[in-house]
Order: sequence, then structure tokens, then C-alpha cells
Amino acid sequence: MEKKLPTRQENFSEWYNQLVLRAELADYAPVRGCMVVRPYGWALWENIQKALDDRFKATGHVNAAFPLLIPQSFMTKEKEHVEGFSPELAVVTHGGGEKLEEPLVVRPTSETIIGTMYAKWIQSYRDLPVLINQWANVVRWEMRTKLFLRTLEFYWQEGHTAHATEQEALEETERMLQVYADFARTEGAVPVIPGRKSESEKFAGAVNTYSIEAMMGDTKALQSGTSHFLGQNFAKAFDIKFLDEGNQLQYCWTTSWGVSTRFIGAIIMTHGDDQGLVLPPRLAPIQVVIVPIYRKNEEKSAVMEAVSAVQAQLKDLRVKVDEREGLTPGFKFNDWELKGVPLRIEIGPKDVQNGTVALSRRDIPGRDGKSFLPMAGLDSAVPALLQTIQDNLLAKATAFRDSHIFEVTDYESFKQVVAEQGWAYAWWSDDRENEARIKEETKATLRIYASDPNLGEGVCFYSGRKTNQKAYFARSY
RNA sequence: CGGGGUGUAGCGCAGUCGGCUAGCGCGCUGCGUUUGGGACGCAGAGGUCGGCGGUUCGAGUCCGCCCACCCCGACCA
Repeated sequence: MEKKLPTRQENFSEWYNQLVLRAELADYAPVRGCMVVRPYGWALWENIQKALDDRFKATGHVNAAFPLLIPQSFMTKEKEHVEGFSPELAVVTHGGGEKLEEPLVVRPTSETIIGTMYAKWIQSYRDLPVLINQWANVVRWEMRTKLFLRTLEFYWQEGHTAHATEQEALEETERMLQVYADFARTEGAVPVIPGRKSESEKFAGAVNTYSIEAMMGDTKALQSGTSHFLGQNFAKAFDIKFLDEGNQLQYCWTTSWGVSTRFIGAIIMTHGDDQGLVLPPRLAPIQVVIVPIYRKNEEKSAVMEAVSAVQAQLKDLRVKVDEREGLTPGFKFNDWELKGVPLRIEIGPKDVQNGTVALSRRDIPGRDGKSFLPMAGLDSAVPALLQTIQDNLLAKATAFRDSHIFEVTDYESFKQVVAEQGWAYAWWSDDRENEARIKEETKATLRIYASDPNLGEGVCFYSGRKTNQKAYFARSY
């Protein structure tokens, strides 16, 4: 094993793969395309879950659990949904040693089974809205996989809601998009742009799909969360109906929305550097690591006493004391930097003598990120510093993103931008064929439309037609 | 599924013209010395050389078939 990671400059993809393995976030499973999420990675996911779940509860949602196996026939009821998902379904054909009457698919998403249950549960406008979320794993048989970003099986949450009116369902779709955007920025320090997807990029069966788009360290885009307005498509396919106040039978309006373990990939590729992970304090499994430094046993007892005192002061934070014997402090520094711990506190004989500790910020490498503080008062100084780090990560990522988005007005500069510089932002007159041609020629896809309603009017960079719409284009994961 | 590549210790690799006991680095175990930016010494453990078949006195090495994985392209949270 090499001591150092490949640099992001050298080989971004290899940097990512090795980082995930070495930081012990995940490992390859025996089955191609599957991964094992290791305890450190899962702890990060748990913090993501908590932050999201609190937001779901705060917006009136409740959790439930629906089955992993879905009758195959359910998948065929919504036309676009079948077409979108059939190529990537895992199908169970045998159970208990017998061939099944009807094959079962392993859920790639749960619209069909949840829709079936909603049809049963919803009778009246008084039953609406239904606002249910589930935390689950799903399976999609992808051709090319990459740890966290695209695996055959992944973990996510999927919210499924049913409403009496189109307006309410649209509001829900938008509300959850904003919940995701707020989550990504506030918790992950990932500056995302929310917006609507194009016709060709939307979810199979949706009327409209919205997503939060993030820029990774190599300037590629990553769709980091999605919210779908499903109209009455699934309600009609699954017969989700209710009697309104006027005793009229009506179809419901439904939505669905999800964030997956892919978000871990977003964190890695947004903040990570050539030393390793850089985790945002609010989500980091370990927010502060304390490295004791001592030579002789006499020093050790004094140092460990100081360590305990500091640890007690920081009891409200996620703190780890690295008590491993036989490793040098230098090794431990590198190790925790690889793992992305936001703040390191070093306590040695000199500190004990001076009543101080040395602090080292993960977001600012080297000497510039070091400071020395008195032990007294760490209980307020450290949380404040963590918040500073959190803010700095968002600011840095935002500055990086903004300096890699270029407004273009012609196809030549568009091609150059998406090939070498980042995202292109341009006037765009909607045209499915043009969009496909651009993808074919440049590998860049339409990520989202600009959501600013006061754009005015301009000329499409590709077709030359007049338009009142702008869009972001980029190569993406 | 097309194009390229790799399978030798947990990981990364070397192994010449086929040759006798299969090696190196990291990691791992034990003991000792170390410890403020990836410590060092000594002693150890660890291998059906991806699988099957063939050629040969002799195969990690040559031949054939198969398998797996990785990278690049067509689908996707």
C-alpha cells in the first residue's frame, strides 16, 4: 500500500476510489457492483439520516416500511415507469425451492407498491394528504458502478405523498426540493443549485422532476437529490381515488422524493483534498480527535489527565481520543486527516505545562490551520471553531463552483467550457433532439433549468431561437 | 454487450531462456528502543502462483479453454 493517495490532479477517479477504501467508508463486496458500507461510512450516513429525518418530521411526514419484493405485474402498470426501469430490474423467480407463479422484482423504487397501498387506504378527502417516508435499500442493475455513486444496491429514503389537489402536490414537490437544498448546504456544506430537469432526464413516470445539482472537485455535476411531481400518472395506474367535498370521485395527485448514499460521494468529492477526506463538522462521525503526546510514563499520566479534562469539557461533541500505543503522533495526524476529522487537538507535555492545547483545522492544511488555546474555555471555543470550519467549507465550495460556471452564447465556447472548464450556463430553447445531439457530441447533459423567473429574453446558444429560459449544462456522474 | 488491461501472501508488485528451497515493499504477530508531522532494530507468521486441461524429465513461466475483476464507451439516484 502506497503511503500517499494519488492526487486529484493526477487521477481524480483513482483518488476517489482509494480514498473511499482507505478512509474505511466502504469496501467492495463479493458481488460485482455491490458495496459494504463500513462502520465509519455508516456513521456518516446515520448523521445524514438524522438531519434529513428531523426535517421530514418538521414538515409533517411520518415513517413507515414497505416490502422489498414487488409483484412483477405492478411494475408494468405505469407505461413510462416500466420502460424506464425494466432494463435494470433484479427478478426473483424461485422461492422455497419452487418456481414462483408470478416473479417478484426487487424494488428499484417503491412507487408501485406504495401506490397500491394508498389506493386501499385513501377513500375520502379527509384521508388526505398522506405524507409517508421510508428508509430503505433498493436494487438497480447498473452496468457501470462506482462506490457510493452508483452501486447495484443502495440505501436511501423515499418520500411518497398523495394530495387532493394539483396545487398541493406541486407545493409538496417544491417544499421537499427546498428541504434537500437546505440540508445539503447547512449540513453537508455542499452548495447545490435546485431546479427542474429536462424531459429526457426526468424520472420514469413523473410529470416533472426537480433536483439539487452539486459541482464536484473535478467540476463534474452530481445529482444529489430529487423531487418528483407525479401528477395523476400513478394515481390512475394504481387507482388512487378519493371522494371530494362535493361527493365527486377524483384521482389523487402524488409526489415522490429521495436522497441516497450517493450524498456521501457528494461530500467526498466536494470537500476532499489530496490528504484525504474533509468532513463537514455537522455530519462528521468524529468532530474532534484528541491526540495525546508523551515520551515517558511520567509524562503519559500527566498528559492523559489533561486529555480527560478536555474531553469532559467537550462532552456535547463527538470526540475521539486516540489512545493507540506504538504509533507516532505524526502517523496519527496523517491517519485522522485521511479520515477527514474536522478538528484535531494535540495535548503534550508542553501543553500540560502551559495549560494550553494545540488545535489543527482540517479545512486549512499546515501551519495556517494551527492555533494554540488555553484549556480553560474550550467548551465554548471548540464549538465556535467547528462552526467556523463548517462555514468555511461552504464558502470555499461555493467559490469553487462559481468560478467554474461560465455563461456562453455560442456552441464553440460551450464545447470548450464543458470539456475543460466546468459548467456552461446559457440561454436555451427547449428541443429534445438538440439536447440529445449536444450530449452525443460533448458528453454534457442539461442538468437543470434556471429557476429565476425574471430572466427576460435571449437567444438560444444552440438553435439561435428566441427563448425566455436558461439552463445549466455539464458532464456528470 | 464492444475496445483495452490485470490475475503470484491481507495490500502493492518482481519473478530473465521453462530448472532445483517462489521473492521484495507495506501491513500483521512478539520483544526492545522510540513518540510535537507517516520511527527503528531483532525474531516470526502468512502462498492450492485465478480455475481446468495439455506439452515436458521438470510449468508461476509455454499452449488451449474457462472464470473473475479493473479501465474506456452505450443506461442511471
